[in-house]
Amino acid sequence: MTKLGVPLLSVTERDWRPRYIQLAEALRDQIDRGQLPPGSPLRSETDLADSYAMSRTSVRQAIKLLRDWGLVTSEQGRGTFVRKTRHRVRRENMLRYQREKDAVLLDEAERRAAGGTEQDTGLSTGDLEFHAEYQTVPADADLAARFQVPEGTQLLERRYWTTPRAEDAPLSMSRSYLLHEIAAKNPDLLDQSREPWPGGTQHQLSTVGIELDRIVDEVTARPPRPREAEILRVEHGVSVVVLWKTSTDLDGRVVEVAEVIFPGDRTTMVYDVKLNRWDK
Amino acid sequence: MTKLGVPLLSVTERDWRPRYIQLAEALRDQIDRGQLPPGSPLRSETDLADSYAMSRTSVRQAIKLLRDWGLVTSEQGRGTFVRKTRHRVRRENMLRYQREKDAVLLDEAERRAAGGTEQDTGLSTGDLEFHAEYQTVPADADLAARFQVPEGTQLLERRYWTTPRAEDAPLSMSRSYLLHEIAAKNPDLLDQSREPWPGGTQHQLSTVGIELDRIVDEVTARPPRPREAEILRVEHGVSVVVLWKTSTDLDGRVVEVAEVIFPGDRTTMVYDVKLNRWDK
DNA sequence: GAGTGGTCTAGACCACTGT
DNA sequence: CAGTGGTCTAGACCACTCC
Repeated sequence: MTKLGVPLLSVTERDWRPRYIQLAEALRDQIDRGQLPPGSPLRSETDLADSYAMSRTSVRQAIKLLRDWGLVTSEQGRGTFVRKTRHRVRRENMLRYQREKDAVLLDEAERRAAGGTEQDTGLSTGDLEFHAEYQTVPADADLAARFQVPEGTQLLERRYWTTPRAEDAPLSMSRSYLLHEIAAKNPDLLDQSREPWPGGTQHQLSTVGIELDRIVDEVTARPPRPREAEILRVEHGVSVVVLWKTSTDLDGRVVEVAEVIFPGDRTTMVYDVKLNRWDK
Repeated sequence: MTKLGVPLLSVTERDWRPRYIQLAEALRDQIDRGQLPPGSPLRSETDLADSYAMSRTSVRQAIKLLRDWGLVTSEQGRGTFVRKTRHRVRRENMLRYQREKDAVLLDEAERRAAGGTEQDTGLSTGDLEFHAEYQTVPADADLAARFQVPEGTQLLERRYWTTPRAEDAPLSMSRSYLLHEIAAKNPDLLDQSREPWPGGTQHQLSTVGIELDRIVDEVTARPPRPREAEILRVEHGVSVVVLWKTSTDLDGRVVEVAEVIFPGDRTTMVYDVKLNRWDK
């Protein structure tokens, strides 16, 4: 027991590992075991430093590790707390894309009602503050390859993001690209003030005579960039899910490419793969 | 210019942000701009500390940030280097699952040849050291819900992982669960020494008369756990992609649940969504 | 005002890499 | 061997939260 009456975790000098790692793992055990339930505070840094006869710097290194592992968050002036597991949003992309396609045939009021408020980016305009920003950009090497067009081809870039007003809102931010040549056929498509567009991109494309045939999703993960951390309000030690979505029309032409960023701790992407029967 | 003949980045005291963040962003700019190409070393910590009149601790804080952003890696005794972007492995799950199903009808030699060496987990046994470990466990709350069985139901847990012998090998680690009651119908399925099983799980299940109807993939991301970082050899500041795969047979019964972990910087999951025509 | 985490310093010793 | 990053200390001042 320490002078504080708290049993010491086994953070010994005989262990060959750095002491800050020993402390981090000891605390992680307590969290895993439920001795430190979600929402509960860790003992303060100075307190831990005293108890374990370590410098505060080393204690902070241990806590930094716990943050990187996504187990705790620190709040200045308050303390460090065990993270509550966030409510996850399930994004069923295969259903969603077909539903959006079907909705194009409905009239505007119906589109607005039945998921019409959904951007192709996965945002709903309920209690979210919606932002859209258009500009024309030349295709870089990556985008040119995805569109199968020469580098430098004019693209309409549309950036979308939302800021949550309510808690636990589903969030994402995205960049969507259209071939400028195609979008220009309908001047409304170049006008960002018409966003949010009921029915999303599939309806927008339908106004210039385009019907989608396939959408290819490519899913990856990486740590958030600073701007993404800010907009998505993800904390330190959380990953983002990156979705590259490539839409192809009936002629096999790539008509939209979008990159959508989701907070990894709040998003699950679902794909339902139906298999062919053997006896067929 | 400093005494080292290197132009100082703008890390000033007038800026309201912490100096270690200013330094990190200045270095990030150099990397983004290509002034520090992939593979090139950063100046040493002591060198940077001298140039910018900061303590080495603060410089290390800046470099820690760059590592968290996935931009650099540090190697003890050598230096800190700009990360090379790793070769990505594209995992086309929809194709893969159907191909595995079709392969079940082939004979063993053919299965072995045509992707038969693939575990359902996505491993190929080429230049990888393959590990499999079986044990019987009771279903926890999460698994029970996924299988739609009571908590505590006996499951066969199979853990798979590989250690790369060659460089840049595709990697993953996984836990796969079968209902023990079902697996026990064929004693070979309880015997871990029979791994790697040519044809993977779909063939294993076929030996007890099971044909799969659907596979649902759930994809998420998070920072790696220490064990995962070790096995997958992911560096600090990389995310892992987590795939939960639920397989259902023709009767709608859940017959396999697997969790597969991939290194986020080397894996892209691809789903090709075919849409129905409007005129149908 | 007391207590918290955030930033920062000026040292120290170590393990590891290259020569 | 000199130079690198990894660990660690014992302080300091600050911004912030809560009472």
